Amino acid sequence: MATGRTHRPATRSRGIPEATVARLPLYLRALTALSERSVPTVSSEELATAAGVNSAKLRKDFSYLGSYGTRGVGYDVEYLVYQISRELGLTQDWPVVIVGIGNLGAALANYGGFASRGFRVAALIDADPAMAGKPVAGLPVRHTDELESIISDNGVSIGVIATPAGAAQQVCDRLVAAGITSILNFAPTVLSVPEGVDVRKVDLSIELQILAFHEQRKAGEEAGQGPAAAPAQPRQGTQARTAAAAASRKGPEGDVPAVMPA
Amino acid sequence: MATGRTHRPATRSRGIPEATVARLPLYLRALTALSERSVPTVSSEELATAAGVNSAKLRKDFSYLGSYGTRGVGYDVEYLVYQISRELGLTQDWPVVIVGIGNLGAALANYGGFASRGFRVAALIDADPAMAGKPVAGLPVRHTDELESIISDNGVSIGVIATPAGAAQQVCDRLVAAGITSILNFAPTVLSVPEGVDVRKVDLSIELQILAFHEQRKAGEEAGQGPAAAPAQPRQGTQARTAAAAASRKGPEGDVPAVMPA
DNA sequence: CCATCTTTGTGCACGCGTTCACAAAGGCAT
DNA sequence: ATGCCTTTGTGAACGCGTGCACAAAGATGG
Repeated sequence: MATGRTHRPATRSRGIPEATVARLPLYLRALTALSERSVPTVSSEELATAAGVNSAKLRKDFSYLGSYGTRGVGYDVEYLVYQISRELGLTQDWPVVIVGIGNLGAALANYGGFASRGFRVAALIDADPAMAGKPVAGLPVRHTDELESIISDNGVSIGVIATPAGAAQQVCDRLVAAGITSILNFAPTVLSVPEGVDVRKVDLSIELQILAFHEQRKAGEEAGQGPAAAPAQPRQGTQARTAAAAASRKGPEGDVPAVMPA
Repeated sequence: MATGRTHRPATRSRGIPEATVARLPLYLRALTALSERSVPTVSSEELATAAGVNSAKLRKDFSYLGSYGTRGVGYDVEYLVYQISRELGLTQDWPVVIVGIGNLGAALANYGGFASRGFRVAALIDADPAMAGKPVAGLPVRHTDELESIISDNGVSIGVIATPAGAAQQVCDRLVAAGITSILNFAPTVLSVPEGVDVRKVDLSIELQILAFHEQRKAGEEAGQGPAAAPAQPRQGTQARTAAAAASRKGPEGDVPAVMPA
């Protein structure tokens, strides 16, 4: 997972819990696959397996949307696809702008999963004048100067930020000023936005770090007993702690300046 | 957020809650920035703001690691960077393989955030023979045939899957068989893995769908009263529902195995 | 029409995560 | 030393999310 929603503590939107909303796309994907194979109905058990969740959870999730199942039979695939799509707002067309057409931006522009779900890439925007006009994924890259006009002309409300971290907040501010109210942020920075603007963050290196944590734990368990090479520094008393802190800078008990400069 | 951990319900690893582990990289990033500016100490309040979280949460998170602060003063930046890095396992080198060198795979290979956090791209692997040998991000792309040998020769335990959905499970199986125990999956599929293997999933289109949901809600509130253009199909009576369901298919009871063959 | 069987929808309990609020701890000035 | 001021660390309460387990609902066959 990448990380989550930024503000909006857990605003249960219209009674549908956030956790459920986050799973709806999962169900939708599984259902779409079934639909393509012309499967007419599916039980909560089967669908749950396909979506990788627990069947009780799935049933409870669906219960927030309404009573769309038939007891003794299951759920009608086509009907459920429609209901979930409508609930997620995918029955309408969402124009999207992608800002920052580096490797990642280009990958996003080429990503097929967008178009098939009601998202349309309205424009690709980059600050580099050399990029302007160059076609990426069939669209000419536009210069940042045009950002505001592109957004208002196309009625765009969703923006994707794929710039370097340094430029992200500035781009974000311009997007918001231009009327964007939902942002998907790939830059490794915390964006600050005014009330009413939703930000979701996807951070590639964070995901890897979380994996590393568990990986280290597995390796540690396997080898010794305790976690990792752990008991070395379990929880020091105050003075020892302070000493270690000092040591990490230079001291006699020299223990490495710690970690990367970057 | 992209979506989260797959199995392991909430295994509180060594007493550190999952939710806390997921935030540690966030703190680490903020601390690293402070470190670069040679800020010696930071209060929980300041750091929390920089990381985009609540200060009480941050203090509680740190309390799981130990008592690393000084009352009345705050936290020593360098020392904390070291402690968090160690906890996350970033003081060691993690070789990583990326499978599937399309747009996304290439973007990942070029992503600087990995190298600076202890992750080293050991190899780029693709099934297309035409890609073999072609340099991407300074590394020659290797063919899938070499997958097993690359992993064992380099002692790789973390794999990144950036293939199309159709190939993901197959690649996953080979990675696991070759000894990989942590997988970061970018393919839009539910991977099934044996016990002991961690999978984290990043799904670009799911993030957008969640944004669309909130966006729709905002638009709906603004315009009318109720949610979106909703009342159109609010919750039909049973017979109407069944009729719609029947219309969408054909046979009386045509069944089909349901769920995927794989 | 009745009995039986399947599967949904949900009441309930439990546990994790978040937040509040405050006592304890340390620094610093006098 | 002593007292004040700042900031941590955490006990406790609360709320959300999850999973169990079962009653209700509908289909199906006789």
